[in-house]
Amino acid sequence: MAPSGQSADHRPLSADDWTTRALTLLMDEGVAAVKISRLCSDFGVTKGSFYWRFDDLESLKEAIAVKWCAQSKRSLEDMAGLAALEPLERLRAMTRGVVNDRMWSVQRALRDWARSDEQVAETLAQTDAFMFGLVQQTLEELGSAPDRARTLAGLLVYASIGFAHGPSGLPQPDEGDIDGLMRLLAEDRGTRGGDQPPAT
Amino acid sequence: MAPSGQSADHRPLSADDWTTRALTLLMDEGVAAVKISRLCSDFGVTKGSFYWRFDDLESLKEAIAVKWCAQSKRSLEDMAGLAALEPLERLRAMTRGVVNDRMWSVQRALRDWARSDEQVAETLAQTDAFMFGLVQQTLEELGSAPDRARTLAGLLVYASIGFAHGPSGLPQPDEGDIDGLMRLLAEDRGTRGGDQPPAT
DNA sequence: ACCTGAACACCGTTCAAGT
DNA sequence: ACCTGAACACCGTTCAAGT
Repeated sequence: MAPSGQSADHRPLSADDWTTRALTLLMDEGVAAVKISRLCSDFGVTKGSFYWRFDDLESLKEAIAVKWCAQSKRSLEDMAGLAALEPLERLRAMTRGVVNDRMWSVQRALRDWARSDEQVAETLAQTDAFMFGLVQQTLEELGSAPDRARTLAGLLVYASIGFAHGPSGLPQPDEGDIDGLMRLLAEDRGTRGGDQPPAT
Repeated sequence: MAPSGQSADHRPLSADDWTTRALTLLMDEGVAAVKISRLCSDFGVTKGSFYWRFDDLESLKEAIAVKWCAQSKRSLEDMAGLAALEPLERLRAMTRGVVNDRMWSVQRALRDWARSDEQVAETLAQTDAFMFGLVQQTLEELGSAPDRARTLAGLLVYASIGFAHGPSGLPQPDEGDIDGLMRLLAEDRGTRGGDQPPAT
C-alpha cells in the first residue's frame, strides 16, 4: 500500500503542525473534535508525542488562539483596506462578512476558552479592540459625532459577537435587514458639530 | 454529630431536587461544576441514583434550561410590567438589568448546550423571542417606525447577547454609555409615518 | 420505587524507557 | 531530540443486585 501522505514517514511533528491541524479540526468539526487523542490518531502517534511539544491542552488552545486571531486580523485589514469604497460600503462589507462567515464556531470556542485562560483572553481582546477601532473610525468618516460613533460602534461590535452566539429564535438578518441597518447608520450623517441635519 | 441538614436522612431525591441543585451550582461556580459526580457527592448518593431520574447529562441540562428560562421570563415580565414608566425608562431599566446581571454564566452555558441539544435550543429560542418582542414593542411606543423598531430591536438584543459573551477588551459600558444609547434611541422618536422630524 | 457497587469506556496527564 | 507504552485520575454510563 502506498504511503497515505500525512506522516507515513516519521519526520518529527513541529508545534505548528499540531496547531494547524487543531485549528482545521476546530473549523471543520467543531470544538468537540479538538482532543489530544483525536490529534494523535490523525497523526498516527501516541500522546507522549503531543506532550513533548505542549505542556497541556491549555497551551495548545493558546496557540490556536494566536494563529486564528492573526488570520482574522489580516482579513479585517483587507476589508478596511478597501478605502476606495466609501465608508458606508466598507461597513456593509464588514457586516456581510460577519453575518455569513462560517468562522463562528472558532470564535465561540475562543471566547469560551478565554474565560479560563488569561492568554487566550488577551489575544482575543486585541482582535476585538482592533475591530472596534475600525468600525468607530469608519462611522466618524461617515459623519457621526465622536460620541455617537463610540456608542454605535460598541453596539455594532457587541451585536456581531452576539450574532455569533445565537441562532436562537431571533430572526436571522437577511439582505433587507442589512439595508435597514445601513440606512439607519447613514441617517446619522450630519449629526456632527454645527452641521444642519437634512430634514428627510 | 448533628445531621447536616441536606439529606442526612434518606428521603428520595426528586428530579427537581437534582435540577435545582444543578442550577445553583451553575450560578455559583460556573458550568464546570455541573457534573454528575459533583451532584452525587453533594447529595451523598451514588451515580445510579442520578440515572434513576435522568437518562443522561443531556436530560439534566434540558431540565435546567426549562427552569432557568421560566425564571428569566418572569423577571422580564416584571420589568415590562412597569408600564407606569414611560417607554424610554423601561428600556433603560432593561438595559441596566442586562448589563449588571450576574446571570451571564447561566446564559452562556445554555447557549453552548443549545448547539448540541435541540430541546435546550427551543427553550432558549422562546425566551429570546419574548425579549425581542418586548424591546420591539417598546421602541414602537417610543415612536419608531415598525421597520426601524425591528432593526433596532434586533441590534439591541443581539448586542445584549454579545455583551454576555465578551469581557474581551471592549469597553464595558458605564452609566454614561447607557445614557448615550438612550439618547440615540430617543432621537428616533418622530420618525414614524408622515410626521415631520424635528430639525434638532 | 429508589439506590448501591462494581464494572467499563473515554480522555487528559505523567514518566520511565526506548532510539 | 522525539517518541512509545504503560500506568493513573477523572468522569459519564450501564446494570445486576440489594432493600
